[in-house]
Amino acid sequence: MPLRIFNTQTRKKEEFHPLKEGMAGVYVCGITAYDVCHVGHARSAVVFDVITRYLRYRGCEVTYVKNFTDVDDKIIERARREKAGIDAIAERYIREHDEDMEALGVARPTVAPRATEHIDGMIRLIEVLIAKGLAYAADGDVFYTVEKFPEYGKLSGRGLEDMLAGARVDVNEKKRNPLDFALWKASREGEPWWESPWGRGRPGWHLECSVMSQRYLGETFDIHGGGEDLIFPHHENEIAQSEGATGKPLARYWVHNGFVRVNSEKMSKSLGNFFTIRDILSQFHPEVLRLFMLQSHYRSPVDFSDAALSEARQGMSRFYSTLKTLKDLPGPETDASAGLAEDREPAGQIQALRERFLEAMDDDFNTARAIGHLFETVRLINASLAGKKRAVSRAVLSQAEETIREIGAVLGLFREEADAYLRLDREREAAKRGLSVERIERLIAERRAARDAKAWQRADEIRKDLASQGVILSDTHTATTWAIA
RNA sequence: GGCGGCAUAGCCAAGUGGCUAAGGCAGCGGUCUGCAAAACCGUUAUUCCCCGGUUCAAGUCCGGGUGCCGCCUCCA
Repeated sequence: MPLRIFNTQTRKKEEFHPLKEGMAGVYVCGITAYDVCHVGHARSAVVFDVITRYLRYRGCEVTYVKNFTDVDDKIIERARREKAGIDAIAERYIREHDEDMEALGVARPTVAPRATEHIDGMIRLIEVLIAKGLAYAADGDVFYTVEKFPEYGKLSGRGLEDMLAGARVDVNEKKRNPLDFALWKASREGEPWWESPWGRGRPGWHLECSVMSQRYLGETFDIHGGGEDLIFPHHENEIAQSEGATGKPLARYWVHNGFVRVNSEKMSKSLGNFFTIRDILSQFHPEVLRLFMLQSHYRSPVDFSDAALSEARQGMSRFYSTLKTLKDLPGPETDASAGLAEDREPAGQIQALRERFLEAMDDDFNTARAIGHLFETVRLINASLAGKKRAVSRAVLSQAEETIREIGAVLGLFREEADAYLRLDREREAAKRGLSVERIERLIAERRAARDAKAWQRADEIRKDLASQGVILSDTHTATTWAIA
């Protein structure tokens, strides 16, 4: 079964056949380094992290390029406001970005190039475009002449006339057509600049991706990705630049992730309705955030809220509880259930997990379905452990654990030891509610004494008291454990 | 105004025309338990937004309507 990917350009799912068998070149547009990253950036990062991990899981050797835009109006503005250099600003937010990604468990790209390291390449590309009549210099600026590229609009599915009709484009006297976009901008007083054939200036935003993708992945590569807001104009302009210069297709599959919303509105800097990755990771384990996102398909919007994250947290607890149970199981040598006839059906279903995972992921990276299969497997495992009727051999169970971990690695989940996860979760939640772990444990000790004395009334009083604060106790033969609801 | 997307149970959500419409959360009943929790079992969509059409067969395809969202300006 081949992998099928939804291609924005054709609006269809297409079979994925990389340019070179067993290899894949992936380019994803990264951030502009002018501020800390929010949950929207996290989603894009997690989506493409899972995509590259899955391609690798399927045996593909992936070169994953994700760029940093380190020169741009917003960085310049911030630098001016803080009376700092743009490189200091960019450096700071690139470092913070890297820390956030590390915390989210996002694997590092193969190459993370920066725009300012590729100014020479950009100037060369502009020269090619001018030579081909696709660009023109005007008073220190250089513009791409959109009318000369007949395929302009093919990615976003619009024609030049359509776009002019809506015309919310800034009026610029120097442009021949209002839709022409800047390849090079003359630098004004106090702005960073590089020498160029058109005078001192700085690159336009779209140019860097054309140059860097070609530099690291070649003229044509396999997958180009980013948030869906980049389809137009950013990716459309990249196509115009790259294909205009080389005459060859830029990317073979265009992949765009949906937005994170807050109250049904796009989470964005300009609306001010954003949560930074740091904010959220101080409240929830990174895998909770990942599960929340991966339970929806990557192209759908997801509505972000505290309640939604709490639900995802419940899900993670369910997974880790089962993983803990499996880990605590005695070894297969003490197994009396091996070879039982009843073993076959549930065992078969548990063993089919890997197959179902592949099937779901091969269908345009359907992580939501894949996670559904994980939950189903968890239920089967728990059922086999709970009842004697559905007993499954230990060998099958430990194999299931291995498969769950293996699949988790592709999704970036279950990276923790179960005990450690559950303990950390408990402590984090207790802290959120301002509960003292010391006091809880003191009450548990008191309750144990009461139980030993069969003073059930006092024991239940303590249980109720703690429960009212969200602390749930559970008694086993040997001890009492606690968790936060 | 132009272009595009979405609408599935109380909530989140998958669903590639064809057996009983995944899964999670919440709820209810039960098993287990001194009482609980977890776990398990059962239960919760005979209008899959509305109207029409194609088909032996439609949540799934086509047309129209309603509602929400996105892009067209920096944006993951």
